[in-house]
Amino acid sequence: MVARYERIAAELRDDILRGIHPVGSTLPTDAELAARYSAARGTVRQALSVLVAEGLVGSRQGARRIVLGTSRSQSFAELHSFAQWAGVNGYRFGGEVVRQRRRPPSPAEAERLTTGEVLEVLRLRTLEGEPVMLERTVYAAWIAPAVEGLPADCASVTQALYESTGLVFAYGEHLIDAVAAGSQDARLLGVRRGSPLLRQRRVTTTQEGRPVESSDDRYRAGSVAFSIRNSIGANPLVRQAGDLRFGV
Amino acid sequence: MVARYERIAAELRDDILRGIHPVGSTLPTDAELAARYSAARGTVRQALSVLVAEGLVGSRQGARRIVLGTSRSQSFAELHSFAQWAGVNGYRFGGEVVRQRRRPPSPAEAERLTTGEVLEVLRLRTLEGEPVMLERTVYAAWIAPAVEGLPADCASVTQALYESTGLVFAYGEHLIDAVAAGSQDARLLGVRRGSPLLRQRRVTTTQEGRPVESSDDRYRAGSVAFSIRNSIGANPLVRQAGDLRFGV
DNA sequence: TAGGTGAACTTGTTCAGACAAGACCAGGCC
DNA sequence: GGCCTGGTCTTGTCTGAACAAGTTCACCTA
Repeated sequence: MVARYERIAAELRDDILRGIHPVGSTLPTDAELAARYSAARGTVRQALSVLVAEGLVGSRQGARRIVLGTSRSQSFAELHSFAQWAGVNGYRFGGEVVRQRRRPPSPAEAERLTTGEVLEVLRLRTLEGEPVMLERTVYAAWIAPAVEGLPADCASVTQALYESTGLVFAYGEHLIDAVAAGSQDARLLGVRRGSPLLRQRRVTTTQEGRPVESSDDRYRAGSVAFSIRNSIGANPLVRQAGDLRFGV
Repeated sequence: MVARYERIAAELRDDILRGIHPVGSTLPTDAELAARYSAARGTVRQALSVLVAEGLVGSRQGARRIVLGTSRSQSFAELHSFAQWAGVNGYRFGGEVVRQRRRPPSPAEAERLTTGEVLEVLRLRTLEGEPVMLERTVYAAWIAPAVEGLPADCASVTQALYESTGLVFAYGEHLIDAVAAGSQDARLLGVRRGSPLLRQRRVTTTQEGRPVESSDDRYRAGSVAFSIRNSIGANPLVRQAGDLRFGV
């Protein structure tokens, strides 16, 4: 059973996407929407807060709500799962395990991923037949057996783990920066050594806060970009300084 | 007057940051918090939703809320303003206008930034004395005079514009990817041509949805990274495919 | 005409209560 | 011991109401 406010949000989103509420126009007031959907004002406001968080609608006290745009930010699942993102956007995609081995965790990993031997996997991801991303993932010991049971060309690891173990990747922290391609990067992605790559490092946990994996993903430049849409007040992004000692 | 739920959120955030609620522990229930703060359960829930959005607290129906971490995502203002971000994090920073000129808008800009001659500004930003970012900004015609009135070494353009015109940058869309340094990039940032840069393209609008500026910022690799912290359900980030025609 | 005033409107915040849905735990059963 | 079950606890959803705070616009005045 989907919540009432989610259905209302979905209807309003459809209306915006189909141009019934064009960009720049004002939305109906809380009171009008409450009457139209026979819902309490609080429920309508909850629905609208979803659209505000998605960046579709702008809102300030006293003034009517305004339609800001028609491209919406998408779900965390898509941020986390390459396959899910690619599938939703209609791309043909693939994946292949290049190397996989167990090893004892480094001190930093022991801290992040708890105890036991970790599983290190190197995967090459393709989009429309072209290699676009190199994924170096370290899985926590407790999930390693399930990962080892997957086929080498498993397209969606997230999906496969959900089906085999019911595991849901719930929370994540992501660091995004640019690096030069190393020789392994260059060989597998088919670019020159030193060419720019977009790097996303992430740590993912379950709903209970238990760490699942830590990963270093490198995208070929020009193949993929990250997009963030946000408004004052609602904003999960921060710039972080790296190592400031240049010219080493 | 700060809202009640914001004060409650601030108190809880402090408690988490100071270790009164350690990472991994459960928070008090809605009912307990409502009693402690003499507030309605709805108000307490609104406060908690702030912490959930910041990624500090995890929440699922039926189970007690869990403390996920202690580093919180920061504000949109900091995402938008280099100076604000740097100041908050205690860095010495500077900025200098390298070139500035008016010119007619390109067709694409005319669409995004409305009518009139636009103002193109090239700024070099420094952190701890080192050049770290090159900012190519195009301002809409209506704000251009205020920008031209700023000193060439103005450290915080956002702050200066707020003080002189009351303008608040409210909404933004950001695209993040990696590119190779061009010759101008390389010369001004002090890196070799072709070295990796982290690029952030953005379009900013006012609270009414009026476009203010469009910008292409390039960060020296290793100097700055973007960090995103998110949870399933609340997530403003999306990966976007760029041009997939490789090997031209 | 330019500018200020105020009423009407709209969104933001808070309250108290009710029910639904999922998680958790203890106790019973095989 | 291992597994199932049901009661209890906690969070999620929804309602209806009231007031606060900011915006907008028509109207009035200098």
